Amino acid sequence: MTRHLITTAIDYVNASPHAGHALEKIQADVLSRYYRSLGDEVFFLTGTDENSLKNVQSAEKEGLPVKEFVERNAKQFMRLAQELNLSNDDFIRTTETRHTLGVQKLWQACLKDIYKKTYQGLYCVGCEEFYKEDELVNGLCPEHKTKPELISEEDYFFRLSKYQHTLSELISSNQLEIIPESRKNEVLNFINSGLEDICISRSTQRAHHWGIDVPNDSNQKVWVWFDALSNYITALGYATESEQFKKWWLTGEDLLHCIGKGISRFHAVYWPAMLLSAGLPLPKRIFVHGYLTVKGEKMAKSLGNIVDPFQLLDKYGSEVVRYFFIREFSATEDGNFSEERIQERYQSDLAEGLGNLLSRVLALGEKYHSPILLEKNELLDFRQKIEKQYQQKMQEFKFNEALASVWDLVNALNKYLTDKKPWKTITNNPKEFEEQLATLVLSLGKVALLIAPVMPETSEKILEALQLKNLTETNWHNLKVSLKTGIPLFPKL
RNA sequence: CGCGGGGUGGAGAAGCAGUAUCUCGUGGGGCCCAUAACCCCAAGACGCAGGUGCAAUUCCUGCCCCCGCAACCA
Repeated sequence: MTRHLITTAIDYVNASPHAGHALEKIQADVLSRYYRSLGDEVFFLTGTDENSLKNVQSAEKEGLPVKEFVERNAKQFMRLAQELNLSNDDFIRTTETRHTLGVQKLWQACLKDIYKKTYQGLYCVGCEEFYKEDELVNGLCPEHKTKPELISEEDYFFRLSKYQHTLSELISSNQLEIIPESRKNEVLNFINSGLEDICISRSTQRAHHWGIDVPNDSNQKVWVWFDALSNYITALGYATESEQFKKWWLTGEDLLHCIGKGISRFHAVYWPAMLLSAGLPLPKRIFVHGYLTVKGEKMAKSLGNIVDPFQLLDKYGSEVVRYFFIREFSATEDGNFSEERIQERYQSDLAEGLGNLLSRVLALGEKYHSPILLEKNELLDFRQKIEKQYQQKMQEFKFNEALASVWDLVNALNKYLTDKKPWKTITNNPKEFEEQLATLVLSLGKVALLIAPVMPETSEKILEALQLKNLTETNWHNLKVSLKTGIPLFPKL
């Protein structure tokens, strides 16, 4: 694969971003940067979901016009992308014209599978939601403790049931790959237990006039599935069949969605079905990550345990936050967040591990008053072994283990220093000293390259300090570098 | 019989059939280039009960506990 479209889920803008949003964005960015580092082409897309009724409700609660409310919150998500130092190529907002037009076009492309039907359900006016009978508590809305009304409404439905067999085939055969395996099984279970058609519109009134009109029916608004999921193609220019859309979607080699475990069903079932109906290519891979928890519990407003990513970024900076989120958690499992762990990781891995190692190397280099010839690398075999592990782990979406491998190298270099004692060879045996330092510089340069997808700025700083910046790795050999001490990479807290 | 994830030293995590690993913390030693950093050694753990195997933390069964999700609420 040489051309990757990488997407994140688009976020609801009914509240400010939390740390969980940041986790997904960082993972997707790491993937994007990783593939670019291999020389592949990448289009990295992220954005916001602004048409949902939740936004209308939240806006009303704050007494703001919906448009203004959505605008304000969307800016927070854009700011988050910036502060996380994401390398996204675009940012789609579902209130943009390119999206609206694309959604309507997709709807029309699926017309043969869309029909009108009367839906009858128990509707709570307070929640503005339908409830199923067994969701009620003593026949009352669990939220408002009121009796829901039985109402009926004529809505549009999508013939999801028709695609049950095809979807099951595509997923079991990995033509549509779902990572990890456990999520794939979950989705297959769901599909094989029988798919029902889904409702894809709601009355304009119930939608509070917010959202995208169903083509040729202004009494109905497009409901979440067609609206939100389609962002992946509308952003690329589906509405106008742009060159970009052709390049990345129609003839894309890798279409990879990064999403949270809560929405795997929609991405692995509804979305491919819509695309099948419209005769468009399907995504190739869906990568499902876990959630951040706090003390073992889900992050939730009601529990008051929301972690604010902006605070973390202010305090620790994007490099450290990125490193922590990638190193600390297994990407596909839930991860228990705590700020103490950030500090522990910072202290041991970054300050006393990598940062101190660079200091040691630079200080020794500076003591040796002439440039060091990068000729010998005594740790070449080990370094290659590490790189192999790293590549494998990255391909398997085990980012934390990939970093662990890199730190095996960091630790080995610290040990190498302790064992070889270059501060002695510098006087006894200058030639040996130079070889030892060359080993260290070349290996540390490798470390810098390997961490680049996760910590792009740190990587640059290290390469610069080692005077290897802007050189391809193959040109490192037989280079002469003059090292100088600088400011610590990660000062102690 | 709804579905899924999980229970590993004091804390947080890896591992998932064959001397149980890492980070922090604790105790001891070494080094002295370095961000009082680095290196080495030590104490300390596989929820419970059965089963299969030469061998189980790892596979199977049952139980207990924790956490999510249960279909128009992404």
